Amino acid sequence: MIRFVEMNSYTEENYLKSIYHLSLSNEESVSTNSIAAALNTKAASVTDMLKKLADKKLINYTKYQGVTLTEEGNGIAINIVRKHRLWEYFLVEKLNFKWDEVHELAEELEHITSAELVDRLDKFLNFPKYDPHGDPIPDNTGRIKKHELIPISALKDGDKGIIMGVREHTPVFLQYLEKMNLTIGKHIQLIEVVAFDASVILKVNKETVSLSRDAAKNILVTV
Amino acid sequence: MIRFVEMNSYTEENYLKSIYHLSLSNEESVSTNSIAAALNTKAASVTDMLKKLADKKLINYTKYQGVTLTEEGNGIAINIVRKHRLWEYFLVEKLNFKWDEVHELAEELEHITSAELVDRLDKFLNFPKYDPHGDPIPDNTGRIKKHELIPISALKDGDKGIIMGVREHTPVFLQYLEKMNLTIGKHIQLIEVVAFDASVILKVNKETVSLSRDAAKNILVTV
DNA sequence: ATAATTTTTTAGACTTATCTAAAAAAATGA
DNA sequence: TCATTTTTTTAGATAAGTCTAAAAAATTAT
Ligand SMILES: [Mn+2]
Ligand SMILES: [Mn+2]
Ligand SMILES: [Mn+2]
Ligand SMILES: [Mn+2]
Repeated sequence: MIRFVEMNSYTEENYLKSIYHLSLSNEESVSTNSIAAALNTKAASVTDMLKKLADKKLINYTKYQGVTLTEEGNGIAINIVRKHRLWEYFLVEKLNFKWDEVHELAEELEHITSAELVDRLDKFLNFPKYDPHGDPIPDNTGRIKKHELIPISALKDGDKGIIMGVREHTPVFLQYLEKMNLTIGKHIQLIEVVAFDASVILKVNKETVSLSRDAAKNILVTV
Repeated sequence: MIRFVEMNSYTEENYLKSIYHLSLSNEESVSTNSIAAALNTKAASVTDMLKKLADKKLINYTKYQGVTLTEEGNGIAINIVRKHRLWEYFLVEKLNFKWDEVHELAEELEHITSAELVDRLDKFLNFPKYDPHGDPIPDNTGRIKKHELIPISALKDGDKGIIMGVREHTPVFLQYLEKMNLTIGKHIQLIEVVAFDASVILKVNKETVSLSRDAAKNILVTV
């Protein structure tokens, strides 16, 4: 007797992944409009897909109420995130891509289905814990090793920290950080929060750099 | 002024690849039915797609006449073959998959679009010339290094050869070869073609093995 | 040369994922 | 509370890719 593995389309996977990411920042249920914005599509399209995902019991959905992932939907989403981050790690560590070049590629690679492939890739890469942007890579049981990170904007004068992640993944931001030497692993010390515009002045490698509050909010450190 | 890159769907790519492979064995133009058989679809579906590919000038198509690839269609097909074989090589050499396990995975990976990724993968793998089944890997200009191979079934008593490829890529056949020690690089000598059923007896590693004519036709050697 | 068979194309339908425009529900606010 | 605004859903279309059944063309056999 053959057991059918529930297959989800590329598109369904992207919806689940978006709902997953949106839940992390929202805590509440995720709205139709926020999904539409994340996936660059229209609210009407989202509603259609939500009905389908609800039929498949991957999300909890009641009209006008927004959605949450079911246990199963969550598992699928985490698996896609795992693949995304492992491929990003591979691209940077083995193929020498830069950290600002890998996200789009991983958006495609994350949909390759074989679980065996992912696990072998994981082993080949030596079971990395974090991706090139500092985001945790779920293990093959879906467990995620979160670390407690705070944005530079929350530091006080004199506080030291090590850069461990970023909140914003656009190439333009990552390239900017690269140029400012503010990459993963760098030790920084906050010198001063400027009263005028809440921009910050900090030390990296003995150099003094200035960052807008907006940039500071998107760089995560351990203290 | 932005230059648009002609994008082809996953499905279109598979049609082009099939037409490419079928042209190699056919020499003549490729028939609707043969494409349908290769892609496990129906002739009516093939006709629909042929019209579309012809509109895009990727194939030469006149009703009832079969098709050939245009220069451009051929280039796209070869690029997919390049990706397929490079990924197969990666899976075997880096992730330790067996040669009978990689084809299906490569069927997915070959559709990842980035040319930059393929070239970096090629470099990472040290520009391999042949895939795990002995098939030549096109370089990034589309050039293919073909070697002159003949099937074991064409050898005469006493002829020696080195296994360089296979014509049949099904897991069951590859697993059988593995068990018989008839893998790429092995030196063999044909002892006798049995008159009764044209099966062959040959030596590999000092051992004597017997192969059906059908198997012998699907193993390729250099003499 | 005509009939029978095979191959290929057309016609019409279905599925998935998308869209715009309009209707309905929920939230906001005076 | 009742009107206005915002959010979400429904209705109806469209495009890609597939299918079955039927028609047309090409091939083969008598
Ligand atoms: Mn990413
Ligand atoms: Mn990342
Ligand atoms: Mn293959
Ligand atoms: Mn191969």
